[in-house]
Amino acid sequence: MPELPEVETVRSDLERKITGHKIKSVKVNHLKIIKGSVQVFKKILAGNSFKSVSRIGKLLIFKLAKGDYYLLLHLKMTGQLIYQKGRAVTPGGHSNLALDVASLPNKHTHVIFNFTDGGRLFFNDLRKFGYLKLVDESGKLQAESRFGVDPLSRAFTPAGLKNLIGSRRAPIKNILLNQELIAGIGNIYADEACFLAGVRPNRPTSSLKPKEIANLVKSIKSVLKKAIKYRGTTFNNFRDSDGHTGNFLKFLNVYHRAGELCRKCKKAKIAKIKTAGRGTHFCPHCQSYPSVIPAEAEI
DNA sequence: CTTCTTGTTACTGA
DNA sequence: ATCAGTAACAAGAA
Repeated sequence: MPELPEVETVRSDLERKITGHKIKSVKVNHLKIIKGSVQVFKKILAGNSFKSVSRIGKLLIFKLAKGDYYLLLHLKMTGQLIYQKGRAVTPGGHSNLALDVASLPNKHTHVIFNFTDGGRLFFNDLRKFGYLKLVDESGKLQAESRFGVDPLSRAFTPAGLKNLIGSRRAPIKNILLNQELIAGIGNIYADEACFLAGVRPNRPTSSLKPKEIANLVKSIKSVLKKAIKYRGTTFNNFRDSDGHTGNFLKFLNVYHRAGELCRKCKKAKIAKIKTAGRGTHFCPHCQSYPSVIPAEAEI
């Protein structure tokens, strides 16, 4: 499930690997993955190159060198962007190389960028929720305008989060997952940040104390930074641009640990409920919930 | 077999 | 108008 750290890992890799490489052709195996005209898509990209790779929230933005064009690319839940160097011998010995780059394309490969130097960029997506869309500058600005504050930016402060919460009464997790408010947090890091802050994800925002809001901001920044450092979290599907898994899994405190012992208090078992329509994990001992609010039923 | 998984959007209803 | 909850999307894993 690519969230901000996973998308950022792919972005920084690709910026280094493919910018300036001339695209020879683009092969589209699954038409629905391309939003808009596939014919125009191929025509604009052939002979062009990527000038830069940026990101807003979980959305990748490739700026094209020629013309007023940007390629918007969303990995959604199972999208992968894998780069294969031209005529390079695949070096062995990587313990976390869970995807055989040499075997690409595979049955989940929907788009292939062929570079003139023989390199190839594969867009794979098991569930076909991801998309690629060519837009002009105004389309890019429009897309960007839908996203809220970058949680790693200096603009994301306790006062800023309090302002975003406003008069909302939904669980705090809903706010953290709302891309129009904060851009890039998904289910994994929402749960992990709430754990680090000692706040239950299903706490109504109105019940949060200033200290807890400040802790959340600090926790969000720290967990995202650390996850970027370890190149993201892989459960099943996420791979970086080399086909490697992320290395953050071992640092997860609550996500995907339902029924297991809390690593902090070593007393309580991690509970799992449904909040914001998503599986939600927390330690009943370490994450506070005011007694005046009736608890939600556990799954 | 059924249930659950998630990022995003469309829809529904308060 | 605003806000929150849920179904839908696809293709699995458990």
